[in-house]
Amino acid sequence: MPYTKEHKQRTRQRILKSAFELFSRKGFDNVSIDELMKHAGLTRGGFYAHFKNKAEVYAEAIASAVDNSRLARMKPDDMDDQVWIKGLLDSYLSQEHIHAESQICPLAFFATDVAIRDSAVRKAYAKVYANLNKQVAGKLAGEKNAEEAAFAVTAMMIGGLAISRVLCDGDIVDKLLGACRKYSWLLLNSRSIENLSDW
Amino acid sequence: MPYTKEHKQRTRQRILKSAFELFSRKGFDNVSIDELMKHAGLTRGGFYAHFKNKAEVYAEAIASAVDNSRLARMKPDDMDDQVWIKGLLDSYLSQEHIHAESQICPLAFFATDVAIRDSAVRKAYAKVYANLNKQVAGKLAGEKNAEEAAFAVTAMMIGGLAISRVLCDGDIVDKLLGACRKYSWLLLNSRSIENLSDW
DNA sequence: GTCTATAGAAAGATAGAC
DNA sequence: GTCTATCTTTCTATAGAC
Repeated sequence: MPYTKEHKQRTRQRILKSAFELFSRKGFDNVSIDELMKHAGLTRGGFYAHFKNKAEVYAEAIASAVDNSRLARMKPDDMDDQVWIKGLLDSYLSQEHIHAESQICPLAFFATDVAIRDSAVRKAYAKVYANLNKQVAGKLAGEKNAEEAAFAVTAMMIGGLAISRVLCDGDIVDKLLGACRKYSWLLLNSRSIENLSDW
Repeated sequence: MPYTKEHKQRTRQRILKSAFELFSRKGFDNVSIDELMKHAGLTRGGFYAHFKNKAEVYAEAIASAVDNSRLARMKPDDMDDQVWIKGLLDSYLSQEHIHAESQICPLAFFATDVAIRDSAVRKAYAKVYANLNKQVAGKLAGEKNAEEAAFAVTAMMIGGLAISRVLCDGDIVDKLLGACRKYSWLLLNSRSIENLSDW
């Protein structure tokens, strides 16, 4: 047997990494399987030994993001929650994230692209999204409405980043990212917000 | 002259409306010109009498959203600012908006799709975005940091709606939309937030 | 201005060699 | 498992009739 299971797994991971990078930059339809495989150092035909079709590799690329995320990297359990969240916001809502080639958040980069795909793809997205919310809400454990606040904060993070990618004007992007960092932080820390909740 | 200028303008508007609806549902690459024109009650070839190419109709469809938006519809100048913003949030962050066929916000539905297009398309998007921010900030006139708060709120609105479109689970969508409505409203109304701004 | 017909290019997926 | 070759479909854009 000339090819071992480990070899196949490594190849598969190479394809997935390649897929994630290309899809996040160009969207589902503007990445051909030829391009995808070349980027991974392989050729077209070999693709189908690993994936049923293009939609499958797309879904798996999104799912794999959980393991390779900014979140996963900075998860020492002894780290102070406040420090962790501040670090996440600064890293997530940054110009660097917009132009990065890896460690990209698919929730922001794939959002509208995923909305028009089949349910397998959308479920992969939903799973990554649930994970992010859980992480953020977990850092608010004990707070009233931790889950609700997490929904609001992650929506602002994802929305802010997605819009920043579109805008060409760097000054506006800086303002937008700064505003999102500031107000997400405030939302997460303002106990007084609960007192204002009168609707 | 068998075709008047008015006739051409009406046809053009029909194509634009058709384009906006289809692009918002299916994305740039999954709408063919054939489909677009059929949806407008015309045939393929006539398209090029109105638009240079597909990218142009896409940019113009986004730009045209300013005139047909939820924003534009509810803009009586004598309306109370609080009432106006509350109405905007309720209408924008709703299940109805997700499944609507018109009056859709391209900022949420086109976000990642626009990010990978050329600068003409992105400028059209940026213009609609600037308009929304201006409207929201305008309702906060006199407040300190009105512009900054508007950036944060619109990011949450756009992000919340974009994510909601992806998720299949209606209960989670309800929670997400509800959280975004609640916390955007709080951000817009909490003067005390400025006192907490210690970073 | 709008139609039909078609040229030309691109990409998803399969077949079969090694 | 990976390669090259190819079938097939789809789509943008143009040409030319009315």
